[in-house]
Amino acid sequence: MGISERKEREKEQRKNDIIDAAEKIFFKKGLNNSTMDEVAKEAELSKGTLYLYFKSKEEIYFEIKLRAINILNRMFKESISEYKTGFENCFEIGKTYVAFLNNYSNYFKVMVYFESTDCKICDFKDKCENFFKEDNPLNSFIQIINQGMADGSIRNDIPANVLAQSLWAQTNGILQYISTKQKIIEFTGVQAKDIINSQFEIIKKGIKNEN
Amino acid sequence: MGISERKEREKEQRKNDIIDAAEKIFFKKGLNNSTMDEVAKEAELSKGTLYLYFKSKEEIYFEIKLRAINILNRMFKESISEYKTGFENCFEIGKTYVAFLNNYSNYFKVMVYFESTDCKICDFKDKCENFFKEDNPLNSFIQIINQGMADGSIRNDIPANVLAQSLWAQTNGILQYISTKQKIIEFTGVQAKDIINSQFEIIKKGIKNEN
DNA sequence: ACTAAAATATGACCAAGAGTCATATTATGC
DNA sequence: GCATAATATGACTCTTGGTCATATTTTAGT
Repeated sequence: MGISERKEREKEQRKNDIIDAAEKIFFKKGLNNSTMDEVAKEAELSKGTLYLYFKSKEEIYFEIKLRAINILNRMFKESISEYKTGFENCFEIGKTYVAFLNNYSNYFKVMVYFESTDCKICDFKDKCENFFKEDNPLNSFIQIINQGMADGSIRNDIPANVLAQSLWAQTNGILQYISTKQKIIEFTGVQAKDIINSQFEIIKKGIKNEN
Repeated sequence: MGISERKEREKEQRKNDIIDAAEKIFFKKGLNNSTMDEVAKEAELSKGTLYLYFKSKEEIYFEIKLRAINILNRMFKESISEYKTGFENCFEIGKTYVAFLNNYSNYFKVMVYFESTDCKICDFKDKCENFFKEDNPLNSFIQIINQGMADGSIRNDIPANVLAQSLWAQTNGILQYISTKQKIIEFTGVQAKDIINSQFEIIKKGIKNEN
């Protein structure tokens, strides 16, 4: 028994090592400009071995996305406080998401990638599609909106599920814009943080309970 | 003289024919699953000829994005009315953007692609980066926000440039979410249109002038 | 300690497909 | 009609994701 457990651990460790190596390469050169040979070299393994642990290049990239989501979710959970209202926690989460973009922009880019690319043959689609049933940032956020509706700090004429997804999607949009449209932002002579603050301003007015 | 003009026209026409063919193929199978040989066959040309008119596969895809943006911009301009307030026009544009997603979802996907993918060697980067100086949907939208601040229907404590980009990015986020996260939306038991309406609700409260 | 079987690792190899280029065809202008 | 320029072709190259027969290492039974 002890042996098969150890094997399992080692296998997990090996997978992690490969993802570590892939991260280094992909973050430096971008997914499209990185080759599996480079990843193999970085991981000090042969290319064939990579395919013993992962089905495809894209699946490794997906594993990086999972890391990203876990980091973000952990940050979310650390940022909320039971002593604050749902309304306040909501903006703590917002600020935290912005911090995530600033501190982990590479991870953010990976997340964005999977929002918009047609995966070739997504054999790991199940992983993709079942993910939302689990503990993830969006679910953490929905809970906060529920809290805010329960404590009366957030308007409750829109279902929590709907409001949460709407805010979530909006915020994703803002962060994606900030991270990909620096040139435009610069050209229009404004600051990224102003755009973010502006969104917070709008949402503050937009979701506060007025009763 | 007449001849070189005609040649120019024919060249333009040929380019368009190629983009037409590429659209058919790319829309049906997605960019990654389409080959240049397929595009060439659809265009009734040899592959080499394609490269006489475009630098790369991705550049053709980019041309499709330009079409998308032009369609969207035309729709925006048709949807606004000088007899409406900026506030009202702002939501006309929002509704139009939603209609664009519904009627031209393929074009929308192409637009999203370029928001999030590291182009391999963007030889057409100039085109990319200079685009925002021209007549485009975002600029049309900025004008409407300006109108609304001038006519007093939209709050003016945030610079128009900032507010416009913020709203623009948010809305992109919502539409992207709707178009890529159907599964999640379904799972949470809500309707896409509810999420959209919710965003409009939030923004209405968020940007109206309260003086 | 020895050995057969299982698990893991290797890298030469394959296939697909983007992009090129010498050659061929067609159009232009004299 | 002919020389030159413009346009078109498709066989070819080269990169790279993914495979597989072979080799090495580990495990477990005797």
